[in-house]
Amino acid sequence: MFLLIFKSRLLSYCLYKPQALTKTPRKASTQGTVLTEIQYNMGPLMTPTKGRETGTGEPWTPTSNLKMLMSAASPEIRNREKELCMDSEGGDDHGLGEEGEKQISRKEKSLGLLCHKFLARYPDYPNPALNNDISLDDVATELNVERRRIYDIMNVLESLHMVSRLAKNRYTWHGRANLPQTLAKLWQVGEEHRYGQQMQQIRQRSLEKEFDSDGEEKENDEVEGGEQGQKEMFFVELPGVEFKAASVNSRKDKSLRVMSQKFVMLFLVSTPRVVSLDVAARILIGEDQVADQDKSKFKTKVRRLYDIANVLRSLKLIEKVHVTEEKGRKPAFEWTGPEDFPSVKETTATTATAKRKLESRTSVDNCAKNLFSSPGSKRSFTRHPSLIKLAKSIQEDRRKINSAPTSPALPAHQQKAAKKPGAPQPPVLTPTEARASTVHLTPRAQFTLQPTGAMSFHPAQCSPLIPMLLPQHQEGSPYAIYMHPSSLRPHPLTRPQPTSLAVRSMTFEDKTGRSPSDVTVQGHSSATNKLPTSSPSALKRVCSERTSEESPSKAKRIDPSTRDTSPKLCEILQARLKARRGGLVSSRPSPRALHLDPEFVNTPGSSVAVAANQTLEQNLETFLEKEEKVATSDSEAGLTPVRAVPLNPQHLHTETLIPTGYLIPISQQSLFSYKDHNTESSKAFTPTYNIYHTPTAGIHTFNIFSGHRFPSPAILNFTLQNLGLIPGPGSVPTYSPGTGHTPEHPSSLPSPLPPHLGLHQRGGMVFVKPMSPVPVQHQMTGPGGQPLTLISLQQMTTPKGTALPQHSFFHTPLATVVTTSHGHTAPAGTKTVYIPQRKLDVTAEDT
DNA sequence: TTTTCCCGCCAGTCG
DNA sequence: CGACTGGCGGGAAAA
Repeated sequence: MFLLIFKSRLLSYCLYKPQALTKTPRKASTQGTVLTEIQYNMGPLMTPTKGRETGTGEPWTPTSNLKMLMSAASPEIRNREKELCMDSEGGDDHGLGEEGEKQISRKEKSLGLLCHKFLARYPDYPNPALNNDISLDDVATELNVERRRIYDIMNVLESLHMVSRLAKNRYTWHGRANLPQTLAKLWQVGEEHRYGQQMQQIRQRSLEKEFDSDGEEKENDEVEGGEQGQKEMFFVELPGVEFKAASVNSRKDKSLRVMSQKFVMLFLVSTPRVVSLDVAARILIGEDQVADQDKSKFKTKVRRLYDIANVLRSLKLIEKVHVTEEKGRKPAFEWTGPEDFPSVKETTATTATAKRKLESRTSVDNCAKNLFSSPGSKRSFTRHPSLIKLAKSIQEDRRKINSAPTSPALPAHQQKAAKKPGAPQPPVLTPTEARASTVHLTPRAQFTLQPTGAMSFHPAQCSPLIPMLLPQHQEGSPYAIYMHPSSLRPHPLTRPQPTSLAVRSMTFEDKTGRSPSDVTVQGHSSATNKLPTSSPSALKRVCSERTSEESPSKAKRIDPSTRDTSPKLCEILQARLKARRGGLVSSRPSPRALHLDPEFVNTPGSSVAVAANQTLEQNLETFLEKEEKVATSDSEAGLTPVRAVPLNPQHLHTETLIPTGYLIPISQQSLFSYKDHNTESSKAFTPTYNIYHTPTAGIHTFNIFSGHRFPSPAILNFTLQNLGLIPGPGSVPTYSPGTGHTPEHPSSLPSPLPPHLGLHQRGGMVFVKPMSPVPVQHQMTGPGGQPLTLISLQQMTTPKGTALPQHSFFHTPLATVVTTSHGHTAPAGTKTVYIPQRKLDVTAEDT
């Protein structure tokens, strides 16, 4: 047997990396390698370490190889996997090995499973008092795996700051304590890098390619290129969790870590929180356009993404799904982690600043380190204590800012208004802003503190959302639809009550509308790409008629391109920031705002209090308290109790363009008036649907509900259906209900979210996104809350003129469907919107 | 087939 | 140096 194995190994070895062999230096090493190989078979590992030897069973014994072979031969035995326990195969392999019993199907050796085992060893929230050291040797030994694999896991965990390296061979376990901050940060950085736009572009491009014979528009991305240039890889750090061992970190790329962070960023910035593998790979590769040719590179990247995805999956942050498109289904992953990580607007600013400094070489921020400059030059990063200080000071500032009295809901708008004198009314959101506003924290859940975050935090939180109730389909489970605050006027009376708040945040990210022309033309890309901001604004404009001021010349047109040149963008952004700050300055200090310390993180309650809008907060809190019980129960049931928030119709009027809205399943009780049973809607068993809209252009408007009044259910349903509703049972991730972290359960996510909000409901809730803001605007919504027409329908139907082919929506029977559209908005005047829609559904797949 | 992704060679670092 | 790390990609199991 051995012999056999040996031979095969050898053979493979020979085949291995031809190029390597060719290299001169390699040759010599080759020999060595062969030897190694032999050794390997004999039992010793690659990296003999004490741990190994002492280690219990040697995985690498010939037997194991044998096992593998056998397993291959007789697959039947497998299926035992699934044990999350860390047991590592019981002891040593010998006993088992022989039988063949052990077959180790590939699955049993999967990184994901290994990660599970690993995670099982540590609590989600470690007790600081205890020793949280992790010894790689021990872990490798106990889990009975080769070290190499542990590195893979550690690298991604490190990227999430769930562990940090202390020294060689030693890591410290942080668990999920820092996760909220990390996510906030990553989101922020992701925004800065405009990953949302990039993704959009890529998607669009691929789409175009499909349809367009031409195939290449490469140019488009000058913008990207330019930007890209700058887009270096960063390893984002949290202030509290810096590297402990400088030596350790200093070197190298750490690409897996960076890649992992970037990957996560993609989820955080994309609106439907679904990222397809190929898109991710392209973005990660860097310059994508050229990427096409580089198959191998792409392949490698994908492999790595799978590695990362496997650990993220075991962390329950993402889950595998498939996106079905015209072409067929593509592997993708959906974010199932917390949605409400503290948003850090301010932080953003901070980060940006820091980054800039970095670039200028002035200083390095501790938040993000630049590992390499894009093109390849690498930067060594060092961390300066001074940076920390800097960060702190910034935070302080932010804190001040945060304290500003402005009502939570308002700030963004106000700011905007300030900036743009011309059109105060229609707020134009920068993507960032949009995001921020979009991000909802649940009152309880919120972690609090993000360093900066207050701003985004409060507004988003409660008030902004306006819940709407939908008639239920069948069983009458009601849904609430939340409108995005942004769409609402600043003062909506939204009651704090909304209680359940946001479930999913919607944002519209990137590029909103592109005109078809733009698409074709290279120009578009640049504009679009460059300005992340612009797009949202564009969207806005479209929605509200007021666009004119934005682009005076093209008032009606939504062309992003006009607007922004990068420089301009910068200016704008800066201005905004300033405005923001200034505006907010008065606000009250939030205690925690700046600290990232884990401790803070965990305290949800306080953070809430911090929120700017006291009233709202108070209400919320009260509400929450009351609700808590209910919520809990509901959550279990899978329903989210939502309270209807009374809206004033008046507020809604035109503005209604809600960029985003969602539907949340409401508990029956809350339904009261609205419930009606509509069977007609499709559906499946699951009461809820998720609707995603494409980020891109924001295409469908959801203006449907302007007031709390609903359009007739029938209409609604119809619309929804058309929009692409899909019944989405959705897998529901489980979250632990309490805000607090429960240290105990490793597996459960401590969700910051209140149970009702929890993702778990995701399956049940409908997430509606406005696809295109544009058309709807004016007429649609009557101030009175009249039902609006759904433009989306139209849009969907109007494919023809467009150069872009339109795609039909799909429903997925069970799963969530995501509709993506990259639409282009036509000139406002026309109202025609071209929205080629493409997207389809995401099916949840494996568990 | 395609999608996943395990395995482990080997190179760069570090102690 | 030897031990750690971890990039990388062959190629095979799984879908």
